[in-house]
Amino acid sequence: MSRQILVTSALPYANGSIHLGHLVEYIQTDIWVRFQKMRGHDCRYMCADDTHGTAIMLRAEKEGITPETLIGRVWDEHTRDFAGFYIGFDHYYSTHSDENRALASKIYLSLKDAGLIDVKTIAQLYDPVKNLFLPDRFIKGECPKCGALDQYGDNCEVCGATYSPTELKNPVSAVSGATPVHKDSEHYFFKLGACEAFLREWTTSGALQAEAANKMQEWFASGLNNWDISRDAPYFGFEIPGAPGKYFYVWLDAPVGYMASFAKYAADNGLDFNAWWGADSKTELVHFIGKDILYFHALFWPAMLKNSGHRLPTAVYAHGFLTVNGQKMSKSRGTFITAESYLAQKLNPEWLRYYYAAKLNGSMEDIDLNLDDFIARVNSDLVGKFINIASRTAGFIHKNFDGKLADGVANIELIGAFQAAAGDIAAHYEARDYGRALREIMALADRANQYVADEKPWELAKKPEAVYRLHEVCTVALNCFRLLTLYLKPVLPKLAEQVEAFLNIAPLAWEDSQSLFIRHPINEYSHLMTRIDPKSIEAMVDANKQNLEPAPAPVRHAEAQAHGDAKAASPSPQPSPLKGEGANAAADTATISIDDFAKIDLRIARIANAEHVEGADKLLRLTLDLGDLGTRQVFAGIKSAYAPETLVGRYTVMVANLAPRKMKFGMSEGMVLAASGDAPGLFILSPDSGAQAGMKVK
RNA sequence: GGUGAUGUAGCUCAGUCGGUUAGAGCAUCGGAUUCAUAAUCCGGGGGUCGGUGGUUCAAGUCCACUCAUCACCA
Repeated sequence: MSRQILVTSALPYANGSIHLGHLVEYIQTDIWVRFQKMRGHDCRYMCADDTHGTAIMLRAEKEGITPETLIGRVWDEHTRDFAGFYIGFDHYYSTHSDENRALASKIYLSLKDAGLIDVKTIAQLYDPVKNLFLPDRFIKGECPKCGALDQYGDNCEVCGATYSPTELKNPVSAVSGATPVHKDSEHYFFKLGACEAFLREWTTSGALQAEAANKMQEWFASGLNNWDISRDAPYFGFEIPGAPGKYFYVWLDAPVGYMASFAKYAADNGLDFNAWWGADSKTELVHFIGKDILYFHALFWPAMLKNSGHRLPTAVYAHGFLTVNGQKMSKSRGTFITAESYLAQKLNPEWLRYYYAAKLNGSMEDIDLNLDDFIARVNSDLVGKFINIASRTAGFIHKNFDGKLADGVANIELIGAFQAAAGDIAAHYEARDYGRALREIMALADRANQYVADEKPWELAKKPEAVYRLHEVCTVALNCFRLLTLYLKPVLPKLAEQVEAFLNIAPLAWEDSQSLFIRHPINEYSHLMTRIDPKSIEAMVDANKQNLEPAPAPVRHAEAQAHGDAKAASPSPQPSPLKGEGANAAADTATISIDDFAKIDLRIARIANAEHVEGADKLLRLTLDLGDLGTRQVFAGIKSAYAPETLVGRYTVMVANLAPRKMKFGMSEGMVLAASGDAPGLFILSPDSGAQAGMKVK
């Protein structure tokens, strides 16, 4: 029986690029959707950009453009990146749409009618220069517990204390640098606490993974707080009906974006919206999300749906985060890899799809992208095992049989085993245990290669009397190959397309797994997939290292505001960008703290030697004397401006604690400082006379 | 600090209700093979299942404690 399934992935925030961490979710979802479609189900995949909030507003302002222009540009980038990885949305919309405004307002009014909206006056920190209420992450100051400097408004990264931003000592607005003042404002609250009984029941009804349901119990145990769903102007978002100057908090209208995306799609495609979203809808509604936003999707969202006359999610599937080489993604290590940079290196997106699929198991555990393992795994499984089966047998079909498969095969035991696996593999896909599915598929690929090795078609080809057997063996092998392609198709849609063209067949559906592939003309084989060149992986990591400076890290809704009974998350698709380097960029601060500056160890260096580097156009090799700290070798890109001999004996300034970098010509153990502008010319710094080698610059 | 998870071969991971000698892929070593864009096949080596203690006829699996790592704490 055909199922009707509406599937969503979390909406990426329109304030940053898609990176490899995001892609875990979109690839996971896309595989599931493609699988359902292959099974003949009516499955629709909806998503959209999440476009509202203070962060978007401030970013647009900083760039000197309107928020609409900003989110339009980001939408283009996001859809381009997703298309590059073959994420097959049926519709990709924006939360800044008429449909979303209408639906968010309607849901709000339903909640209000149900008596679930409260209005309360609260005091918040306010930026008197920007005339703006400040979200927690846009306030910095000293931790009230330990006194650590430069901490955010919600918690201290030094001692781990959590507090309200009004408790911070010496608070500063990260937006303007002004000292915030306390100011009262009316806020609208959704009475989540009133929904507790319903939520307790729903969260244990089977819609959540066991581990997620567990997590819910913790939240119930600590009590459900009411949810602040309003923000004061100026704010980029939707104004609350009947509340001038008050806007929906971005997290209120973000999940409604799933609905709005579908509403637009339904209108364009003649679908009945209510059949999918009405309270008695018979369809399935499946949300794929990261574990960080479980709170929103397992509490607020179902409570909103329930109390506004809509159907509830059938399932909310949370996945873990991505680590790269066992560690959080890091800009300085070059492992904060954008989708764009991956594609720019001409890396095949299906390599990543395959690798992620091999690691995914339907749980909330983090998965690791180990780059060496990635190369080995893809090369071995995909090219060595799978593609190789076609590559090693198709030639015989062309050379000896005019490109046509045998009329039948005497022994179909092997093919039968392949066909029999369809049920198990399907069950694993359905359960999102792609790793297990792929293990089974690769075990089959091994059997196919063993079969070819046993039958030795290359020997049969030398014996005229074995010609019939040869035809049969290659036909069996290509049957295996076709079935492997079918089983891998949710993961490798593009490759499957190429194989369908090569085998000269209609697009493979799951039920085709039970048919025999004989008596059929196929096209000449041309290679279907190349191996990963480790050099391109290195190049990608390097490119992401150099990418450090301007791009603000993607931060999702960096504007949780804490005040007493209403604390909201500031979730991100990856935890990493919120902490450390990413967080600063989030607020787009023009200033850094003294602590930030102190991290850079600037030293006076005497240029003990300078020489040309053979084979380098721009570099000079400098030997720098740092007094007690010894000498360093540094490659500096200053050849165009200085002859080596003019440098020897001069004093300059270097960054002494820069991580050593391996360059083509050797290790570079630091960096000398030089000034340059748009015009040609390069000017290294010199200290005033009297400075000694090794002195600290501060 | 609280809560939850994870820890199994050099690497990435399986291991179902406690039940023979703990598995796979990659890597490595030896052999075979040449159809295949060095891709395949056969075989070998490699493990104190983080640690300690307990329950049991039997523990990677259950319990307690402990160490390490990670996440979440609205």
